[in-house]
Amino acid sequence: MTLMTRGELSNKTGVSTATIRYYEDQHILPSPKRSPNGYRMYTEDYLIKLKFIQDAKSLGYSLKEIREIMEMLRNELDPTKLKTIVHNKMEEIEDRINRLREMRNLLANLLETSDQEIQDYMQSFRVRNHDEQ
Amino acid sequence: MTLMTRGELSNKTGVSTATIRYYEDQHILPSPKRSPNGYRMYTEDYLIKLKFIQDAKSLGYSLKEIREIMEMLRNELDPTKLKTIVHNKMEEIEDRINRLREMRNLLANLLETSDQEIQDYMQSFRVRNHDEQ
DNA sequence: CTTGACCTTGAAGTATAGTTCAACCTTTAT
DNA sequence: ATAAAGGTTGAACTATACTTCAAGGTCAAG
Repeated sequence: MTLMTRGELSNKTGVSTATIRYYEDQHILPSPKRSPNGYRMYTEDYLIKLKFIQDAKSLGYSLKEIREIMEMLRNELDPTKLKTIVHNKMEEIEDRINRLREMRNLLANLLETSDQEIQDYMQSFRVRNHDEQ
Repeated sequence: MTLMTRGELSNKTGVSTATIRYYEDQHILPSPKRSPNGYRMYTEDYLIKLKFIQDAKSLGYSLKEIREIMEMLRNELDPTKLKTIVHNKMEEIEDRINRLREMRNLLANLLETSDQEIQDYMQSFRVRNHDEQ
């Protein structure tokens, strides 16, 4: 089992050492074992955990939500319960995908639209205050 | 043209009146015209604008990014330039969709997996600190 | 055996995205 | 005409997610 210091984990994930400590303080990451000198020694699955956190964050999940997901994966020992949780999470993700698809289609339509129609669409985003009352 | 007060706009969008003012202060929403008594009077396209902000936020965009997108839609009068901007935005969205799909597939695999394999997968999220050193 | 690059901690500071407050004005209903 | 509901402002307050600081311990190279 290869072990890493905080700096090594930081280099491999692009997450700052300070943020890694912060995640530990906030119980988003579990506390790793310490070497005799007191240094945190991270196992390789911290790479997976951190990638998961990064992904979920960029997709709009808060640290609180992420902590809850990870806690469930960590604590839920009943595979049936886990499957329900995972199923719900999937539906949530499907939902997000669909909303993104809507946004993409809205933009796609914009690209296929005549310049005049684009002007019209943009009109709804433009301010028209010739003289402020 | 139907006009609304801030409270009416708030009721129709679910965005608090305070937040609507905050968005105006931050130049995310343009300042609406005022009625003679000084009340903000919103046109119906503020509903579109606020829905757009809500969607983009829930998909992980910051207010800064949202302000930039809306500014482009507001200011970019050249349809060719707009098309380039919109095209780039679309690629960004495709990317997000793909990452969400990955997450969904990861979860889908989990559901099709034997209970023993689930236990194994979960193992990488579980802490194993029998005795802390 | 010291220099530099790392590690440790508690605590303070920052940016973002609002929410809440106080003090006051306007409109609608009784 | 007065009360309730909703509008206005500047300013202070809050939560989230980090980042930075100070003061010190550890380790590997020259």
